[in-house]
Amino acid sequence: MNISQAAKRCGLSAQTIRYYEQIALVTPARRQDNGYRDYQAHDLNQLSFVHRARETGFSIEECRELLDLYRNPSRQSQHVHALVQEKANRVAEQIRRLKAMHKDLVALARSCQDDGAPHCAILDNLADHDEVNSEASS
Amino acid sequence: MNISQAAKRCGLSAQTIRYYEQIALVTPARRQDNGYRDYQAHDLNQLSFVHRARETGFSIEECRELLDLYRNPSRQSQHVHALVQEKANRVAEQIRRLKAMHKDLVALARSCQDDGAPHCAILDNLADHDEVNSEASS
DNA sequence: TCTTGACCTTACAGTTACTCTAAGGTTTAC
DNA sequence: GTAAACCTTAGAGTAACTGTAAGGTCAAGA
Repeated sequence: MNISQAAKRCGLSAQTIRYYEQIALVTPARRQDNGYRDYQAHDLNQLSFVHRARETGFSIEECRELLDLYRNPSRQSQHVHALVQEKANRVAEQIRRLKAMHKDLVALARSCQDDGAPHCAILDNLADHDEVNSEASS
Repeated sequence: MNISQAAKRCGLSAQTIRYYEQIALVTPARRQDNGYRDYQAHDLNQLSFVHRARETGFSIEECRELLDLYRNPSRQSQHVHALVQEKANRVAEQIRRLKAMHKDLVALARSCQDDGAPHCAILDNLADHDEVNSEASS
């Protein structure tokens, strides 16, 4: 199977697959006679694994660890558990931050009435939020 | 005021301030006789504005636009409104995705009992999710 | 006065995870 | 035969910084 077919199957782009091979994240695909990469079922499994892990928020280096554990028959489940737990905490924190950001943005959008007026409260809001211009000199 | 003082005041690092000057996001600070940058109140306002906008999730290029509008006396509020609205939508979408990811991660963490067993359901889960290995050939 | 440490300067390399481009070879369809 | 649609590699570009090297400046203390 050529790279573009493999890309479709695993949800990554062909460039990204080549990139993953280049940085030795995945094992290189064997080649056809013409030099084209040739993908087998187990290559697709590996690529799908990475795709899913990336989607789930793991960094490339974390994927590397997960793949090592995945390939290693004696999987150290407690290591994996810790990795996932920590990632879950980080995602929860990111959600909290984004929610605050979203609240700000909605408030901003509401404050600017889009009535063609020359003045926009959004910009004042961004400028004023942590007012700092009490004094300044060298 | 020296750069490190300014950095403390506006919430950015000194390197980041220099970087923003370098990419012409903010107007360059005037210099003292010794060549050191010298920050005034209005510089701090500008930097705080950018800091807040970045924190709110605007990209550098969006900050550039916002700063233009901020500096321009005839602010085009409808443009700003659209910018903020679109950003709010994108943040909402990102929150949705992160929530799904968090759900996955919690489920994963639960599925792996951290009991020192050689087998971990997390890895199976990551591998199986979009099963693709029906057939494969060149 | 000398020195030490904490500042400041520039320029440039490194980071993450790709994405794009150039320049060329191969395959497929008409 | 030829044009489109594939494939290859190498290398540059992206965002938004961060870190490092090599050096100049300043304030305080012995």
